[in-house]
Amino acid sequence: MSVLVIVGPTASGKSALAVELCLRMGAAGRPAEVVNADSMQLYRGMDVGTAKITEPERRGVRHHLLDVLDVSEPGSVAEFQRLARAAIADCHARGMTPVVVGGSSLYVRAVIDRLDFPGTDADVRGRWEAELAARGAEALHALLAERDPDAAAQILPSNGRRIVRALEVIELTGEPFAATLPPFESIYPEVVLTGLDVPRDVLDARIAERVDHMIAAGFLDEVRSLVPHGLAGSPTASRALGYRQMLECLDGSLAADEAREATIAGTRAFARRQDRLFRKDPRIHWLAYDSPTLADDALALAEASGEPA
RNA sequence: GGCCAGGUAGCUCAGUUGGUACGAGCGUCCGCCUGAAAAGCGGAAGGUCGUCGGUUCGACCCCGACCCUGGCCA
Repeated sequence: MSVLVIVGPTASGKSALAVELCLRMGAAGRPAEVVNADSMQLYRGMDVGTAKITEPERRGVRHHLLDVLDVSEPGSVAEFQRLARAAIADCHARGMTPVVVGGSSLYVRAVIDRLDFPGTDADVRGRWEAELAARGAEALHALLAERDPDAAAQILPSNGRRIVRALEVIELTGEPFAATLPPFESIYPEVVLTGLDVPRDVLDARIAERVDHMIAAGFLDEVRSLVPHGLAGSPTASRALGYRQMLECLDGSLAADEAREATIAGTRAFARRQDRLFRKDPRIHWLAYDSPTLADDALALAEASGEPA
């Protein structure tokens, strides 16, 4: 029961490669399906701004976990983990090989690695957030240092968000907060990770191009149409790259060209961050995004450590 | 051609009555990340202060010439 994973920065061509790989796997007698591991493509209606693969582009390959959340719903890794593992189990049960595609290291790791997320509680969280607003990050960090010295040592005193979550977990579980990520060890016996390697200057150009295409394709209209569904007030969807800027454009705080610039800049920074994260995972096999034998190589990797026939 | 404003970090700009550039935001590079990861928090590297000459113990800051940019007037 193998799990294939395709990672890489935004605009590297992951979606297209995944479909191509599934098609070739099918031709080789090992049918495969795509499991989305992109936090924003989970949302219904967020299409042009997330560069969500279109129906024709899917070429008949089934895609899981696309359009499963309403824009007003908060998303979370823990919830995604449940959905993704269920999707993988479903694939396996039907004899399909899942091809997980994602640009976020944490989301991918939540699927394949041993990561257990402690629970959450809106009241407890809310209370700590109020504390943060009232007392500041430094003060809460000092408190954290008393309750969990190890966690405090791992979390910067300026990082209010992490401090709040640590305090929440400690209060909820009565146990220390695991402030460091576990090693790269998969829970699935056969996992093959393939990364798309794109030079940064090329990536920068592709990102600018992609953002311009999104805008030309009606990005602003898409955002406008999602506002009645609660996009602006949502904690997660409204923060999506581009959506945040288009929202600001709609309320007049950003001019159209400023929104465009900010989206491009933000996407570039994001791409760099994700790329750096993926580079740390020693399991990833990197393939040049423009290799003429890209799909063949990806297929070869999949078969090399694939399940026995 | 004349007048005015300006030429300081890759970009946009602060700054000093003349005493080693105190810079900032953005970008770049790097680090952290366990229920907002398209989010959040950090660190580092970058500057012969337009050019040439003068005044001065000492000039990025004063003087002169020149070059460049923007604006106004001819």
